[in-house]
Amino acid sequence: MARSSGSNRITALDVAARAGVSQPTVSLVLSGNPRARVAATTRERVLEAAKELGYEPNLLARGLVLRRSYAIGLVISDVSNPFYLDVVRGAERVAADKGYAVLLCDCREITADVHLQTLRTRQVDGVIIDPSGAQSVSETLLAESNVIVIEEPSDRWLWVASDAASAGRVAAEHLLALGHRLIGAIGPSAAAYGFRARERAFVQALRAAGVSLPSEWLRRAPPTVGGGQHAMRALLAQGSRPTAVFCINDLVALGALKACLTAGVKVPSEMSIMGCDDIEMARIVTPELTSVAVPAREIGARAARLLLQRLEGKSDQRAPRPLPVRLVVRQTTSPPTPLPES
Amino acid sequence: MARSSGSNRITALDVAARAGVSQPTVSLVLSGNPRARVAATTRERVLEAAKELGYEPNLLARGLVLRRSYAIGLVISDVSNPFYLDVVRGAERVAADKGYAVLLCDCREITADVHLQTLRTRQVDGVIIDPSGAQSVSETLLAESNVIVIEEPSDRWLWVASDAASAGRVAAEHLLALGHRLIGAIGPSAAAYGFRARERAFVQALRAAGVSLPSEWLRRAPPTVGGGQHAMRALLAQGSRPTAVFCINDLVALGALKACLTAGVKVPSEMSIMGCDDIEMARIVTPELTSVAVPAREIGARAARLLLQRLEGKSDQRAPRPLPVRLVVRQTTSPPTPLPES
DNA sequence: TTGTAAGCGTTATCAT
DNA sequence: ATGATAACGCTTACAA
Repeated sequence: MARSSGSNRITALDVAARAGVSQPTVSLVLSGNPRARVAATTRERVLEAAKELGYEPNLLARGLVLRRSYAIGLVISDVSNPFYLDVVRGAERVAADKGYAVLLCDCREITADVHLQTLRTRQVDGVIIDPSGAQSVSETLLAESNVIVIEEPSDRWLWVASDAASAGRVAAEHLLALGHRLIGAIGPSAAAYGFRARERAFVQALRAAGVSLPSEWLRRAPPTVGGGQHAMRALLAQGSRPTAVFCINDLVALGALKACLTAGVKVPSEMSIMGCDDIEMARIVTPELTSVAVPAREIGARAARLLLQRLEGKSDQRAPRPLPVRLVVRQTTSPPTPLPES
Repeated sequence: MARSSGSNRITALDVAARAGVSQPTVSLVLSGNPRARVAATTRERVLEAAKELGYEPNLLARGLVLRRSYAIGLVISDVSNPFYLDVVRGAERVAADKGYAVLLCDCREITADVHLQTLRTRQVDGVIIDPSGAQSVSETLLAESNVIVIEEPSDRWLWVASDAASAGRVAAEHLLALGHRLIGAIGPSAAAYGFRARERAFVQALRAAGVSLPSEWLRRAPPTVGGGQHAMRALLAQGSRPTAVFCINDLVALGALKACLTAGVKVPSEMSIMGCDDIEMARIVTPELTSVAVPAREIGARAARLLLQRLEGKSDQRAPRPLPVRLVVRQTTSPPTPLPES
């Protein structure tokens, strides 16, 4: 009597017993193996038995023999940034469609290395990681081959990223077109994160127009609301101030906006503010935030597709290309108000 | 020669070979089993061999024999709601500390049932689910025993929730104390979600003070920014309007605020707005949102702790108690401005 | 076409 | 104190 062997869970063996076939036959039928040549009548019996018993395959067991878990890891420095949350959604969707689970790892309280270690013991088939994680694990990545880095292009790894240079340039051009010449910027210190290209392109575009960005108007701050708020406060406390600032992302811009409104500085008439990413909140604050839209979900989706393709062996050899960004003009930018003394 | 059998990954067998012991001994040493009585010298050798080889145990294999995956599922209707994101963080933290992984499932594109099904095949040891998921899977939950429902108390399941009744009452008392008598509310239709208690307590507290909430000032809307925006627009378009509204959560309140500012209705002087949850954005919009703080992270953390306790067998039999909430007065509420004609 | 046998990398139950 | 040996539930040759 090989009926459910003491345990409660229904296994392929139970199905086999009920269908009157051997266990491997059940596996053959249910695994959807294309070259599984089983008689139509047996297949029928197996499927019926499986349904009647409510059979659910055990992915752990399958993973053990196939030497893969059909799960991928997503290592993100800070999921409370809505931009990355959208990346996660995009990746999750693609993964789910292909039968992969996603293990989400937030690095605010546990380092990327530790997460990667855990993911390895869980036998994840691959990992998608953001710039901050990517730089903190370095060489380990080379060993673990199936890694896709988002928003940080490099020929040392596979990547999916938006066109950061365009983002910076487009922002600069917008402010210049409005007539601004006194321009500042807020972003994290250059070494960190993948924001360098945005900032560099921004500064270059200004310079190309004969506008320089004095160092006292280039404020360093963490890429968060608090960081933006703090930086803008410092900027306002200075003797001279710009008529516009470009913030490295929308969170910073939201913070900068808050600081201005709190200090009674009118936006945009006294201070124009631009963000980058175009998160949902950009449309919800008042005045609405001018930003550069970055296709977060698409980035996540592509990263997942690229990763899964590699896992399936069909590695697409086309050269990677950055995803286009788009200026979104709203209410926090306008022409500068002429200074009284000018 | 039992050296790494063709594959690349280092197994306990490899470690055993190197340490000159049997494979089960390696397992005994490394699994941290308290009653593993191995000689100090062998233990030493095994640990050293494991480190030298960079051995990483295979959790899939372990899960197969232990009949558990050391992973839990988190089924959330909409992770882009910052409140639930904090719940996730709380749960994730606790889970990680105990060596459990978290499988995050967002129900916006895949239903809770499907997610639950997937989670089962992945052998998750338990699931934390939110109200909207809980009501959509019903009886399946009873079968799958290890489920904790958040924000939806019931004696049909284990739960962790905030004190929704207090939240509603506190909100009402605040508006009443400011002198409001013409009061409205915005929330999802009663059948859905776990917001019922908040709203009921709010209405009851008003009634206890002799204030009624006319049905045309009780607007139904999805619990999102868009929902709040739409509902407030409709409210403003009516002939008569309240001087204050209570929104079922902060997203709705953010939308309502946006609608008022867009329509030129001054907040709080012409319209007081209250939210609930106290998400980070409440402090970032201008004017800052008055809200009722709900301990989201703590809810997530407790849910995870409760779940893991059950999994470890030590089921805490204390009656569950709702977590306290706290009024947070900011800038969107003030005494009503007397109407011109009164 | 289907059943038999082997093995994935662990843990657990025995002997020794 | 340690080493065989047998699971765990599945997939995949290889026989029949």
